[in-house]
This record gives sequence, structure tokens and C-alpha cells, in this order.
Amino acid sequence: MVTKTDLQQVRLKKKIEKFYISTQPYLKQGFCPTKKLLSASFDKWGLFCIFNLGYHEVLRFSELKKSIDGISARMLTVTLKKLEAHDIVKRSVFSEVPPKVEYSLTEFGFALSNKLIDISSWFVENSKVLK
Amino acid sequence: MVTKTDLQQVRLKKKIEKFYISTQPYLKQGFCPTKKLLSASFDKWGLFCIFNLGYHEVLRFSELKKSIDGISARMLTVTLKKLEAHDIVKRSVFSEVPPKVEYSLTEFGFALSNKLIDISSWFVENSKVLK
DNA sequence: CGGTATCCGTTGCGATACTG
DNA sequence: CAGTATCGCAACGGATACCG
Repeated sequence: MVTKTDLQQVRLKKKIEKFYISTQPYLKQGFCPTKKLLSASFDKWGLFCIFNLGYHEVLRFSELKKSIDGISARMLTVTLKKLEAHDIVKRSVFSEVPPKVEYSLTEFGFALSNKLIDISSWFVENSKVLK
Repeated sequence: MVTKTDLQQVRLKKKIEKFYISTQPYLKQGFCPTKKLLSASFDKWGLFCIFNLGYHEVLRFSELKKSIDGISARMLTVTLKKLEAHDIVKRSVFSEVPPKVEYSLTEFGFALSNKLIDISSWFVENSKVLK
């Protein structure tokens, strides 16, 4: 007898196979696009920047620093530059004195934060280890 | 006029707000469940282990080492231990001579690999920066 | 076969001081 | 305000040698 679970497993397996085979050419060149993407958002501070910008929409450098507990100016700069380079965060400079710089998510970054929330929520709910 | 896109944006924003508020208590204690989960699978070698085990289903230590280009025995050990501690990978020891150890994904790990593939595929298709 | 132990270079990152 | 520059420690991770 084939249960519903079996069918899901089969479909899942097919998806994994397809993905595996499609990424092999990249991997053989020592380049993993998945890692590249994820390394931008999943390093020590990336997630905090994304989630805070997703919630507050627009934040200045100092506001962002205040909202992320423990981050240094150096790491905030480095993290934001990486996120900007990956088209996740948008940086808007206003030529004023004192200077004013605003950060917000790009359209892509906004969609990404949505995906990250999905997987995060699923993880928190389904992981036995976290509890 | 309210477009379909506007409605999507609003829904997304609500989701982000809800998630942000629900994780604040954790974050105030300096503990981020999302990071905890992701740090297990998104470090230097975790993804490769998960994807290879997802595809091959069962692999021995040496087979896994061969299938992941460039990984050292040390890092494979460390990575597998972490994945096992997070209930992502299952380790089966056979008391034989020579010793035989098989690795496979747990049910949770299998589901996780599915989520990771979803977000990976989406990323590769939608990121302008990768191309 | 399936690891562990040790060594050691590289990288990450926080603290501090300074700047347009 | 919004950073940059420099320093220095600590963690990461590769190479090698060894073991049950």
C-alpha cells in the first residue's frame, strides 16, 4: 500500500535529485551558488540586519546599531556592505550636515526576509533540539 | 487603487512584524533560534553534507568524504557531529572489522533539505548579483 | 575503515582611536 | 552622524601523524 506520506517522500526525493544534479556543474568548479547567497545573510550579523530592516523598514546607521544588541560599528559597516553588494539592502545617502544615511531592504531583500522567516519559523516549530 | 502587489506587500509586512515581535524575547537574552538552526547547516561544509546525503540517502564516512570535494577528515567529523547533535543526520555504527559507519538524513533533516532547496532555487533564480 | 590529536597559519571580529 | 584605520586576541580550519 502506498500511503500519502510515501508519495510525499517520493516527490521530495525527486526534487532533491533534480536539484543535486543541476548544481553539480557549479560544485565541480568549487562554486556553490547556494552558499554564496546564504553566506551573505547567515553570517554572524546578517540575519539581525535583515530582520530589523524588515520590521522597521527604514533605519539610519546609528538606529540600526542601537537595535542590534552587541554589534560594533565596524561589523555593522562590513555587514551592510556585504548585504548591499548582494542587492539585499539599499543605502541612501543624504548630502547634509550632519550626514544622514538611511538603510532599507530592496525588493529582493524584502522577499528574502519572507523566505527566511518561513524557514526560521518552521525550524523553531519542528526542531526537537532547540527546546 | 490597491494592486495585487500592494496586498502581497501588506501581508508580507504583517508576517515580518509578527515574527519580529515573537522573537524579541529570545533576542533580548542574546539567543537567536534562527541563527542556532542555521549555523548548523550553513557553515562551511554543512550544506554539502546535507545535499549529498539527501541525494545518496546513505553514505559511509569515506564515501561522503569522496563526494565532497576538498573537505578534510577533521572537518567532516566536526560537521557530521554538529549535524547529528541537531538531529539532522543519523549515524549508524556496525560492529564489524573493519569498522563500518553509515550516515543518512533523519526525517527532520530530510524535510530541512527540502526547505533549503526551495530557498536555494529561489535565490539562484531571483538574485541579479549571482549572474 | 573511521576516525582523533596536535600543530599552526589564516581569518573573524571586538576595542579603541580618529575623520569628513 | 556615519563611518575608517589599526591593533590584537581568539576561533576556524587545513596538514600531518597517529590509533582502535
